[in-house]
Amino acid sequence: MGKCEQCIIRQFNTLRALTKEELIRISGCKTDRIVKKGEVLFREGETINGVFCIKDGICKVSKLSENGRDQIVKLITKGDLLGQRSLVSDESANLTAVALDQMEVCFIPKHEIISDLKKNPNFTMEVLKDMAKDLKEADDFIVDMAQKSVKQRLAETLLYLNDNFDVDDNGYLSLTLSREDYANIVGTATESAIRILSQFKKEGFISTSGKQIKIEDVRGLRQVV
Amino acid sequence: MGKCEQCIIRQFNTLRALTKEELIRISGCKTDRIVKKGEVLFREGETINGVFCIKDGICKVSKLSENGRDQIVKLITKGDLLGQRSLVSDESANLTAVALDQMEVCFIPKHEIISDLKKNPNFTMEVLKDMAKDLKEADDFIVDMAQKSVKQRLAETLLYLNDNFDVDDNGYLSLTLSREDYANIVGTATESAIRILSQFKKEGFISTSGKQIKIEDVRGLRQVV
DNA sequence: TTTAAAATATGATATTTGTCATACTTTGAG
DNA sequence: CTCAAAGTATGACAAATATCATATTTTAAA
Repeated sequence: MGKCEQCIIRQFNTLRALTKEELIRISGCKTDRIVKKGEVLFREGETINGVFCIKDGICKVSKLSENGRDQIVKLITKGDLLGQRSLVSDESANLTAVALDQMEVCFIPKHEIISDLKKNPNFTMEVLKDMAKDLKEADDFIVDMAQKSVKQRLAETLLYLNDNFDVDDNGYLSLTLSREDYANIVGTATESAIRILSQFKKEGFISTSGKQIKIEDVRGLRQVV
Repeated sequence: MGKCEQCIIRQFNTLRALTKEELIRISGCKTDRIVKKGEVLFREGETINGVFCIKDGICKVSKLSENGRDQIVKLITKGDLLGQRSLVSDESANLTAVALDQMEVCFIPKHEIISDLKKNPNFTMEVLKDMAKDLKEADDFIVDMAQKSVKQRLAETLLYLNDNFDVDDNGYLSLTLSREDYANIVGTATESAIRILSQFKKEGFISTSGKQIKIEDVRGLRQVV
């Protein structure tokens, strides 16, 4: 099992603020795990009691709405820390995390890291900054949801994926989401998402090959109303 | 001007974690101010450089969407601390705060309180918890926006106001929002909000007197689909 | 108090989005 | 390789919501 103090992934998240001694201690109690595509990391209502450091892969974080549909709230990827809220609050998780491809994650128990949160102000500051960033993004997301059309939201989602995730050798988004996932990010019916993607294809904004999507016209997508 | 160490309002927010010495120091540099209805506390894009402690009154916190419409993201009221994000991030405000009635607020400059954030772990923990709570609420709001109908969102808004704000002697919500404000909370056109409120009135869920609204049938509103 | 401006209300209509039905494609288990 | 299941695609229609027009009421300034 790898050692935290030698792991470069921590440079991408708040764990970068931990001292070498703290990292060594954490290294001794963390667990390393492969999560297969479709597997659940944690489910709404469960007690997490720790944070996941994502070494590789991508997962969707969603919440079940009262009408039975899932709403994807964010995508978490390599380098991110998942479950920071559980360090601070004692409530159970209010979101569900499911792997979108094969993941490699480390799990650090809460009781090991909570002392650092209280003793290492650099670490606390990093966590605070991270949450403040999340909060800003959430507010922006609310505004988008409330004020933009489904078509606009879907166009922005495609641009977001294009900017934040790799594309393969042929230019296709390396992250292949199902049409249902797209619908659940945008907050619409699956058929509506499919319909709009078809329309984008006709207009030359994207091309597809099975589930795979390639962004062909960034400017076109930006101008969608 | 009042003294922070004697002010009870701080019991309602994260300032409760400050020591007496810290409070006395802050007392010396804070400013006290009356904000009239409709006045702007701060605007999107401005640098705040401090936090507002709301001693009395209510304000709406909103963000301008690209289509030119305002989306109200939250309501801030007596006891709340406004602008905590500015303590942590150096970016300018991404939200606008406007008073909904006459307010009394204290402003504490960032440079005075930032040292406490670094030295007093109890205070930091409180801020962390507060942000974690905000984050959960924001996620829930996203799901509501994405998955619920306008009618449902408006019904929930009314119930929220009924639960969290006072009612006057006649049972009317003490916070009187314009129909446009309702529309901007729910994320819809003003006419749609008006139409749905009329419908609620016909169905006996609410009654109105000018801008004032009285909740008549909580159960009915809860069952709106 | 008067009166113009703003806010509220409502109808008519257009547009967006959801739902249901059905067909076609892709995928993976056996 | 085959075939059933899952996912994708599309049409037809229904429901929700937005937009524009206009009337009515309320508010606040003169």
